[in-house]
Amino acid sequence: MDKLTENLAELGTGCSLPISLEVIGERWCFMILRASFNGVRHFEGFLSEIGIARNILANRLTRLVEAGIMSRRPCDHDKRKVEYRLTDKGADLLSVIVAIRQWGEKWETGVPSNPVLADAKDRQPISRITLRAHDDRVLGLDDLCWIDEEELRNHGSGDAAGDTDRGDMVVRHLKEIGEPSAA
Amino acid sequence: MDKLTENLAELGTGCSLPISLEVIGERWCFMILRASFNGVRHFEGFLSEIGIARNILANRLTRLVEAGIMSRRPCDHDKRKVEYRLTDKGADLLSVIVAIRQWGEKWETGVPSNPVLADAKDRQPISRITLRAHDDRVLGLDDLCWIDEEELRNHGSGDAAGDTDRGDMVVRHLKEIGEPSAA
DNA sequence: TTTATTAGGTTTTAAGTTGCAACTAAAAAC
DNA sequence: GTTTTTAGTTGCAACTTAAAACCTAATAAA
Repeated sequence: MDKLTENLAELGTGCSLPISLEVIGERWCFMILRASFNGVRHFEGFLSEIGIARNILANRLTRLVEAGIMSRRPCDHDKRKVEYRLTDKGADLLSVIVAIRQWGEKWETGVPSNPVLADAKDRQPISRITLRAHDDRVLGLDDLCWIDEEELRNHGSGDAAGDTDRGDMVVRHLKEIGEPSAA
Repeated sequence: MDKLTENLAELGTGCSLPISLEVIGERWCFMILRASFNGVRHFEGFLSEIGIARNILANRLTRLVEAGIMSRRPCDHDKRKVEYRLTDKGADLLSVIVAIRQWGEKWETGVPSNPVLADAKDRQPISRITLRAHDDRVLGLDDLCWIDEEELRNHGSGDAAGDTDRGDMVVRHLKEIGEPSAA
Protein backbone atom coordinates (compact mmCIF):
# COMPACT_ATOMS: atom_id res chain seq x y z
CA MET A 1 0.00 0.00 0.00
CA ASP A 2 1.71 3.21 -1.10
CA LYS A 3 1.37 6.58 0.56
CA LEU A 4 -1.41 7.83 -1.67
CA THR A 5 -3.45 4.68 -1.31
CA GLU A 6 -2.98 4.87 2.44
CA ASN A 7 -4.32 8.41 2.43
CA LEU A 8 -7.21 7.41 0.24
CA ALA A 9 -8.22 4.63 2.60
CA GLU A 10 -8.40 7.23 5.36
CA LEU A 11 -10.86 9.18 3.28
CA GLY A 12 -13.50 6.62 4.07
CA THR A 13 -13.59 7.08 7.81
CA GLY A 14 -15.90 9.63 9.34
CA CYS A 15 -18.06 10.04 6.27
CA SER A 16 -21.79 10.06 6.83
CA LEU A 17 -22.58 8.50 3.46
CA PRO A 18 -22.57 4.82 4.52
CA ILE A 19 -24.68 5.58 7.59
CA SER A 20 -27.17 7.55 5.55
CA LEU A 21 -27.39 4.84 2.93
CA GLU A 22 -28.27 2.25 5.54
CA VAL A 23 -31.60 4.02 5.95
CA ILE A 24 -32.33 5.68 2.63
CA GLY A 25 -30.28 3.47 0.30
CA GLU A 26 -32.77 0.63 0.28
CA ARG A 27 -34.78 -0.27 -2.76
CA TRP A 28 -38.14 1.54 -3.00
CA CYS A 29 -37.24 4.03 -0.31
CA PHE A 30 -36.93 7.05 -2.60
CA MET A 31 -40.06 6.06 -4.47
CA ILE A 32 -41.98 6.07 -1.19
CA LEU A 33 -40.50 9.42 -0.29
CA ARG A 34 -41.38 10.87 -3.67
CA ALA A 35 -44.97 9.70 -3.29
CA SER A 36 -44.97 11.28 0.14
CA PHE A 37 -43.75 14.59 -1.26
CA ASN A 38 -46.54 14.31 -3.81
CA GLY A 39 -49.08 14.16 -1.00
CA VAL A 40 -49.72 10.42 -0.72
CA ARG A 41 -50.44 9.52 2.90
CA HIS A 42 -52.07 6.12 3.07
CA PHE A 43 -50.96 2.52 2.64
CA GLU A 44 -53.19 1.77 -0.32
CA GLY A 45 -52.16 5.07 -1.90
CA PHE A 46 -48.50 4.14 -1.86
CA LEU A 47 -49.40 0.68 -3.08
CA SER A 48 -51.18 1.86 -6.20
CA GLU A 49 -48.86 4.77 -6.95
CA ILE A 50 -45.58 2.91 -6.67
CA GLY A 51 -46.29 -0.66 -7.80
CA ILE A 52 -44.55 -2.21 -4.80
CA ALA A 53 -45.62 -5.50 -3.17
CA ARG A 54 -47.76 -5.21 -0.01
CA ASN A 55 -45.34 -6.98 2.29
CA ILE A 56 -42.36 -4.98 1.09
CA LEU A 57 -44.27 -1.71 1.47
CA ALA A 58 -45.29 -2.63 5.02
CA ASN A 59 -41.68 -3.48 5.80
CA ARG A 60 -40.28 -0.26 4.30
CA LEU A 61 -42.80 2.00 5.99
CA THR A 62 -41.96 0.40 9.32
CA ARG A 63 -38.27 0.99 8.72
CA LEU A 64 -38.78 4.59 7.62
CA VAL A 65 -40.85 5.26 10.73
CA GLU A 66 -38.18 3.61 12.91
CA ALA A 67 -35.57 5.79 11.25
CA GLY A 68 -37.59 8.90 12.06
CA ILE A 69 -38.09 9.78 8.41
CA MET A 70 -41.84 9.21 8.40
CA SER A 71 -44.49 9.40 11.10
CA ARG A 72 -47.32 6.93 11.49
CA ARG A 73 -50.63 7.54 13.17
CA PRO A 74 -54.10 6.07 12.91
CA CYS A 75 -56.68 8.51 11.60
CA ASP A 76 -59.21 9.96 14.01
CA HIS A 77 -62.19 9.99 11.64
CA ASP A 78 -61.64 6.48 10.24
CA LYS A 79 -59.76 4.18 12.52
CA ARG A 80 -58.96 1.67 9.82
CA LYS A 81 -56.80 4.22 8.10
CA VAL A 82 -53.27 5.11 9.05
CA GLU A 83 -51.63 8.37 8.07
CA TYR A 84 -48.00 8.28 7.02
CA ARG A 85 -46.25 11.63 6.73
CA LEU A 86 -42.76 12.96 6.31
CA THR A 87 -41.14 14.24 9.46
CA ASP A 88 -38.81 17.24 9.29
CA LYS A 89 -35.96 14.78 8.89
CA GLY A 90 -37.75 13.16 5.95
CA ALA A 91 -38.77 16.45 4.37
CA ASP A 92 -35.13 17.49 4.46
CA LEU A 93 -34.42 14.77 1.88
CA LEU A 94 -36.09 16.88 -0.78
CA SER A 95 -32.78 18.24 -2.03
CA VAL A 96 -31.47 14.69 -2.47
CA ILE A 97 -34.52 13.70 -4.49
CA VAL A 98 -34.36 16.86 -6.57
CA ALA A 99 -30.65 16.28 -7.23
CA ILE A 100 -31.31 12.73 -8.46
CA ARG A 101 -34.22 13.89 -10.56
CA GLN A 102 -32.26 16.70 -12.17
CA TRP A 103 -29.42 14.30 -12.92
CA GLY A 104 -31.89 11.93 -14.56
CA GLU A 105 -33.44 14.72 -16.61
CA LYS A 106 -30.02 15.67 -17.92
CA TRP A 107 -28.50 12.23 -18.54
CA GLU A 108 -31.33 9.71 -18.81
CA THR A 109 -34.64 11.08 -20.03
CA GLY A 110 -33.34 14.27 -21.63
CA VAL A 111 -36.54 16.14 -20.83
CA PRO A 112 -37.79 17.98 -17.74
CA SER A 113 -39.83 15.80 -15.37
CA ASN A 114 -43.45 16.57 -14.76
CA PRO A 115 -44.68 18.02 -12.46
CA VAL A 116 -42.07 20.68 -11.94
CA LEU A 117 -40.97 21.93 -8.55
CA ALA A 118 -41.50 25.67 -8.57
CA ASP A 119 -41.26 28.81 -6.52
CA ALA A 120 -44.73 29.28 -5.04
CA LYS A 121 -44.27 33.03 -5.23
CA ASP A 122 -43.70 33.53 -8.94
CA ARG A 123 -44.52 30.02 -10.19
CA GLN A 124 -41.22 29.72 -12.03
CA PRO A 125 -39.40 26.35 -11.94
CA ILE A 126 -36.53 26.15 -9.47
CA SER A 127 -33.02 26.35 -10.85
CA ARG A 128 -30.51 23.52 -11.08
CA ILE A 129 -28.87 22.44 -7.84
CA THR A 130 -25.28 23.62 -7.68
CA LEU A 131 -22.37 23.34 -5.29
CA ARG A 132 -21.40 26.72 -3.88
CA ALA A 133 -18.59 28.31 -1.94
CA HIS A 134 -19.25 29.87 1.47
CA ASP A 135 -19.70 33.21 -0.33
CA ASP A 136 -22.27 31.71 -2.73
CA ARG A 137 -20.09 31.46 -5.82
CA VAL A 138 -21.10 28.47 -7.98
CA LEU A 139 -18.36 25.83 -8.01
CA GLY A 140 -17.61 23.29 -10.74
CA LEU A 141 -15.57 20.09 -10.43
CA ASP A 142 -12.40 22.00 -11.28
CA ASP A 143 -12.94 24.41 -8.42
CA LEU A 144 -13.17 21.71 -5.75
CA CYS A 145 -10.80 19.75 -3.56
CA TRP A 146 -11.00 17.44 -0.57
CA ILE A 147 -9.31 18.77 2.51
CA ASP A 148 -8.71 17.04 5.79
CA GLU A 149 -10.45 18.19 8.93
CA GLU A 150 -7.05 18.63 10.46
CA GLU A 151 -6.01 21.21 7.93
CA LEU A 152 -9.10 23.20 8.76
CA ARG A 153 -8.05 23.29 12.40
CA ASN A 154 -4.37 24.00 11.76
CA HIS A 155 -4.50 26.38 8.81
CA GLY A 156 -8.07 27.49 9.56
CA SER A 157 -7.36 30.91 8.15
CA GLY A 158 -4.06 32.46 7.13
CA ASP A 159 -2.88 30.84 3.91
CA ALA A 160 -6.11 30.97 2.03
CA ALA A 161 -4.70 31.53 -1.44
CA GLY A 162 -2.74 28.29 -1.94
CA ASP A 163 -3.31 26.07 -4.93
CA THR A 164 -0.23 23.97 -4.22
CA ASP A 165 -0.28 20.33 -3.15
CA ARG A 166 1.72 19.85 0.00
CA GLY A 167 3.59 16.59 0.45
CA ASP A 168 1.57 13.94 2.25
CA MET A 169 -1.38 16.16 3.11
CA VAL A 170 -4.72 14.78 2.10
CA VAL A 171 -5.57 17.29 -0.60
CA ARG A 172 -6.91 16.19 -3.92
CA HIS A 173 -8.37 18.22 -6.70
CA LEU A 174 -11.52 16.81 -8.17
CA LYS A 175 -10.51 17.79 -11.67
CA GLU A 176 -8.15 14.80 -11.64
CA ILE A 177 -11.09 12.48 -11.42
CA GLY A 178 -12.59 12.45 -14.86
CA GLU A 179 -11.34 10.62 -17.91
CA PRO A 180 -8.00 11.83 -19.15
CA SER A 181 -8.28 13.96 -22.28
CA ALA A 182 -4.69 13.15 -23.27
CA ALA A 183 -3.12 10.02 -21.81
CA MET B 1 -60.63 7.45 -6.43
CA ASP B 2 -61.42 11.08 -5.77
CA LYS B 3 -60.24 14.03 -7.83
CA LEU B 4 -57.20 14.77 -5.70
CA THR B 5 -56.04 11.16 -5.64
CA GLU B 6 -56.51 11.03 -9.40
CA ASN B 7 -54.29 14.08 -9.78
CA LEU B 8 -51.73 12.63 -7.43
CA ALA B 9 -51.50 9.43 -9.44
CA GLU B 10 -50.69 11.53 -12.49
CA LEU B 11 -47.79 13.02 -10.62
CA GLY B 12 -45.86 9.82 -11.09
CA THR B 13 -45.71 9.84 -14.86
CA GLY B 14 -42.86 11.53 -16.62
CA CYS B 15 -40.62 11.75 -13.58
CA SER B 16 -37.00 10.77 -14.08
CA LEU B 17 -36.57 9.44 -10.55
CA PRO B 18 -37.50 5.78 -11.20
CA ILE B 19 -35.30 5.66 -14.30
CA SER B 20 -32.38 7.18 -12.44
CA LEU B 21 -32.79 4.81 -9.53
CA GLU B 22 -32.60 1.80 -11.83
CA VAL B 23 -28.95 2.64 -12.37
CA ILE B 24 -27.81 4.44 -9.25
CA GLY B 25 -30.29 3.06 -6.73
CA GLU B 26 -28.56 -0.29 -6.36
CA ARG B 27 -26.77 -1.30 -3.23
CA TRP B 28 -23.08 -0.34 -3.15
CA CYS B 29 -23.40 1.99 -6.11
CA PHE B 30 -22.94 5.22 -4.18
CA MET B 31 -20.11 3.70 -2.17
CA ILE B 32 -18.31 2.87 -5.42
CA LEU B 33 -18.93 6.37 -6.71
CA ARG B 34 -17.66 7.92 -3.50
CA ALA B 35 -14.48 5.86 -3.71
CA SER B 36 -14.15 7.00 -7.30
CA PHE B 37 -14.50 10.64 -6.27
CA ASN B 38 -11.83 9.96 -3.70
CA GLY B 39 -9.45 8.89 -6.45
CA VAL B 40 -9.76 5.10 -6.32
CA ARG B 41 -9.35 3.66 -9.81
CA HIS B 42 -8.61 -0.06 -9.60
CA PHE B 43 -10.53 -3.20 -8.76
CA GLU B 44 -8.51 -4.14 -5.70
CA GLY B 45 -8.66 -0.53 -4.54
CA PHE B 46 -12.44 -0.53 -4.49
CA LEU B 47 -12.39 -3.94 -2.88
CA SER B 48 -10.30 -2.88 0.11
CA GLU B 49 -11.83 0.57 0.51
CA ILE B 50 -15.47 -0.42 0.41
CA GLY B 51 -15.63 -3.89 1.94
CA ILE B 52 -17.75 -5.30 -0.87
CA ALA B 53 -17.57 -8.91 -2.12
CA ARG B 54 -15.48 -9.54 -5.27
CA ASN B 55 -18.31 -10.89 -7.40
CA ILE B 56 -20.68 -8.10 -6.41
CA LEU B 57 -18.03 -5.48 -7.17
CA ALA B 58 -17.36 -7.01 -10.59
CA ASN B 59 -21.08 -7.03 -11.29
CA ARG B 60 -21.61 -3.41 -10.17
CA LEU B 61 -18.64 -2.05 -12.09
CA THR B 62 -19.92 -3.77 -15.23
CA ARG B 63 -23.33 -2.21 -14.73
CA LEU B 64 -21.92 1.25 -14.04
CA VAL B 65 -19.83 1.03 -17.19
CA GLU B 66 -22.87 -0.15 -19.19
CA ALA B 67 -24.83 2.80 -17.80
CA GLY B 68 -22.11 5.20 -18.96
CA ILE B 69 -21.34 6.33 -15.42
CA MET B 70 -17.85 4.85 -15.32
CA SER B 71 -15.30 4.09 -17.99
CA ARG B 72 -13.18 0.96 -18.08
CA ARG B 73 -9.87 0.57 -19.77
CA PRO B 74 -6.83 -1.66 -19.33
CA CYS B 75 -3.72 0.22 -18.27
CA ASP B 76 -0.99 0.74 -20.84
CA HIS B 77 1.96 0.32 -18.49
CA ASP B 78 0.61 -2.77 -16.68
CA LYS B 79 -1.83 -4.79 -18.70
CA ARG B 80 -3.11 -6.73 -15.72
CA LYS B 81 -4.57 -3.55 -14.32
CA VAL B 82 -7.81 -1.97 -15.41
CA GLU B 83 -8.57 1.67 -14.81
CA TYR B 84 -12.09 2.61 -13.78
CA ARG B 85 -12.95 6.30 -13.87
CA LEU B 86 -16.00 8.48 -13.63
CA THR B 87 -17.32 9.76 -16.92
CA ASP B 88 -18.83 13.25 -17.10
CA LYS B 89 -22.18 11.62 -16.47
CA GLY B 90 -20.79 9.95 -13.35
CA ALA B 91 -18.95 13.04 -12.13
CA ASP B 92 -22.24 14.92 -12.37
CA LEU B 93 -23.55 12.76 -9.52
CA LEU B 94 -21.36 14.67 -7.08
CA SER B 95 -24.22 16.94 -6.04
CA VAL B 96 -26.35 13.89 -5.22
CA ILE B 97 -23.61 12.41 -3.07
CA VAL B 98 -22.96 15.72 -1.33
CA ALA B 99 -26.68 16.15 -0.68
CA ILE B 100 -26.90 12.71 0.95
CA ARG B 101 -23.77 13.34 2.94
CA GLN B 102 -24.97 16.70 4.22
CA TRP B 103 -28.30 15.18 5.19
CA GLY B 104 -26.48 12.46 7.10
CA GLU B 105 -24.27 14.99 8.85
CA LYS B 106 -27.32 16.89 10.00
CA TRP B 107 -29.64 14.03 10.97
CA GLU B 108 -27.51 10.95 11.56
CA THR B 109 -23.95 11.58 12.66
CA GLY B 110 -24.39 15.15 13.87
CA VAL B 111 -20.84 16.06 12.92
CA PRO B 112 -19.22 17.19 9.67
CA SER B 113 -17.82 14.34 7.58
CA ASN B 114 -14.12 14.11 6.94
CA PRO B 115 -12.60 14.95 4.51
CA VAL B 116 -14.48 18.10 3.67
CA LEU B 117 -15.28 19.18 0.14
CA ALA B 118 -13.85 22.66 -0.24
CA ASP B 119 -13.33 25.51 -2.64
CA ALA B 120 -9.87 24.92 -4.12
CA LYS B 121 -9.39 28.67 -4.36
CA ASP B 122 -9.75 29.72 -0.73
CA ARG B 123 -9.82 26.26 0.89
CA GLN B 124 -13.05 26.99 2.73
CA PRO B 125 -15.66 24.21 2.98
CA ILE B 126 -18.53 24.45 0.54
CA SER B 127 -21.86 25.67 1.84
CA ARG B 128 -24.99 23.59 2.37
CA ILE B 129 -26.89 22.59 -0.75
CA THR B 130 -30.08 24.60 -1.11
CA LEU B 131 -32.99 24.78 -3.49
CA ARG B 132 -33.14 28.11 -5.28
CA ALA B 133 -35.47 30.14 -7.43
CA HIS B 134 -34.50 31.09 -10.98
CA ASP B 135 -33.22 34.39 -9.56
CA ASP B 136 -31.07 32.58 -6.96
CA ARG B 137 -33.22 33.21 -3.89
CA VAL B 138 -32.94 30.32 -1.42
CA LEU B 139 -36.24 28.47 -1.15
CA GLY B 140 -37.57 26.51 1.83
CA LEU B 141 -40.33 23.91 1.86
CA ASP B 142 -42.94 26.60 2.43
CA ASP B 143 -41.84 28.47 -0.68
CA LEU B 144 -42.31 25.54 -3.03
CA CYS B 145 -45.13 24.01 -5.02
CA TRP B 146 -45.55 21.41 -7.72
CA ILE B 147 -46.89 22.76 -10.97
CA ASP B 148 -47.96 20.88 -14.06
CA GLU B 149 -46.02 21.22 -17.27
CA GLU B 150 -49.23 22.34 -18.90
CA GLU B 151 -49.55 25.37 -16.69
CA LEU B 152 -46.05 26.40 -17.68
CA ARG B 153 -47.08 26.36 -21.34
CA ASN B 154 -50.46 28.05 -20.83
CA HIS B 155 -49.73 30.61 -18.16
CA GLY B 156 -46.00 30.68 -18.95
CA SER B 157 -45.77 34.33 -18.08
CA GLY B 158 -48.49 36.82 -17.31
CA ASP B 159 -49.96 35.94 -13.93
CA ALA B 160 -46.74 35.42 -12.10
CA ALA B 161 -47.87 36.74 -8.72
CA GLY B 162 -50.62 34.23 -7.92
CA ASP B 163 -50.64 32.24 -4.71
CA THR B 164 -54.19 31.01 -5.28
CA ASP B 165 -55.12 27.37 -5.88
CA ARG B 166 -57.21 27.03 -9.01
CA GLY B 167 -59.86 24.32 -9.13
CA ASP B 168 -58.58 21.01 -10.41
CA MET B 169 -55.18 22.26 -11.47
CA VAL B 170 -52.32 20.17 -10.19
CA VAL B 171 -50.87 22.66 -7.77
CA ARG B 172 -49.80 21.61 -4.34
CA HIS B 173 -47.84 23.48 -1.78
CA LEU B 174 -45.13 21.49 -0.12
CA LYS B 175 -45.80 23.01 3.25
CA GLU B 176 -48.82 20.71 3.45
CA ILE B 177 -46.71 17.59 3.50
CA GLY B 178 -45.18 17.81 6.96
CA GLU B 179 -46.70 16.66 10.20
CA PRO B 180 -49.68 18.73 11.27
CA SER B 181 -48.85 21.09 14.15
CA ALA B 182 -52.51 21.36 15.13
CA ALA B 183 -54.86 18.56 14.05
C1' DT C 1 -78.47 -5.98 12.30
C1' DT C 2 -76.43 -9.12 9.47
C1' DT C 3 -73.63 -8.72 5.57
C1' DA C 4 -70.35 -6.80 2.47
C1' DT C 5 -66.49 -3.93 1.75
C1' DT C 6 -62.36 -1.35 2.83
C1' DA C 7 -57.85 -0.56 5.05
C1' DG C 8 -53.76 -2.18 6.65
C1' DG C 9 -51.47 -5.47 7.49
C1' DT C 10 -49.24 -10.97 8.01
C1' DT C 11 -48.14 -15.59 6.07
C1' DT C 12 -46.58 -18.70 2.69
C1' DT C 13 -43.91 -20.03 -1.01
C1' DA C 14 -41.06 -19.55 -5.24
C1' DA C 15 -37.59 -16.90 -7.43
C1' DG C 16 -33.82 -13.95 -7.30
C1' DT C 17 -29.76 -11.69 -4.98
C1' DT C 18 -25.91 -11.51 -1.83
C1' DG C 19 -21.71 -12.79 0.21
C1' DC C 20 -18.02 -15.85 1.17
C1' DA C 21 -14.41 -18.93 -0.28
C1' DA C 22 -12.06 -21.21 -3.61
C1' DC C 23 -10.57 -21.25 -8.26
C1' DT C 24 -8.69 -19.35 -12.93
C1' DA C 25 -6.06 -16.81 -16.41
C1' DA C 26 -3.05 -13.37 -17.91
C1' DA C 27 0.71 -10.31 -17.09
C1' DA C 28 4.66 -8.89 -14.39
C1' DA C 29 8.42 -9.56 -11.06
C1' DC C 30 12.07 -12.22 -9.32
C1' DG D 1 10.60 -20.69 -14.93
C1' DT D 2 8.54 -20.07 -10.57
C1' DT D 3 5.99 -16.79 -7.80
C1' DT D 4 3.07 -12.88 -7.20
C1' DT D 5 -0.27 -9.59 -8.55
C1' DT D 6 -4.61 -8.13 -10.75
C1' DA D 7 -9.04 -8.82 -12.27
C1' DG D 8 -12.01 -11.49 -12.61
C1' DT D 9 -15.43 -16.37 -12.47
C1' DT D 10 -17.72 -20.32 -10.17
C1' DG D 11 -20.31 -22.86 -6.61
C1' DC D 12 -22.98 -22.83 -2.77
C1' DA D 13 -25.50 -21.42 1.53
C1' DA D 14 -28.03 -17.64 3.58
C1' DC D 15 -30.86 -14.01 2.95
C1' DT D 16 -34.29 -10.86 0.46
C1' DT D 17 -37.91 -10.04 -2.71
C1' DA D 18 -42.32 -10.58 -4.97
C1' DA D 19 -46.83 -12.44 -5.74
C1' DA D 20 -50.78 -14.39 -3.94
C1' DA D 21 -53.67 -15.82 -0.41
C1' DC D 22 -55.12 -15.00 4.08
C1' DC D 23 -56.46 -12.29 8.45
C1' DT D 24 -58.60 -8.75 11.53
C1' DA D 25 -60.78 -4.49 12.73
C1' DA D 26 -63.62 -0.85 11.34
C1' DT D 27 -66.96 1.11 8.45
C1' DA D 28 -70.83 1.33 4.98
C1' DA D 29 -74.83 -0.84 2.75
C1' DA D 30 -79.00 -3.82 2.75
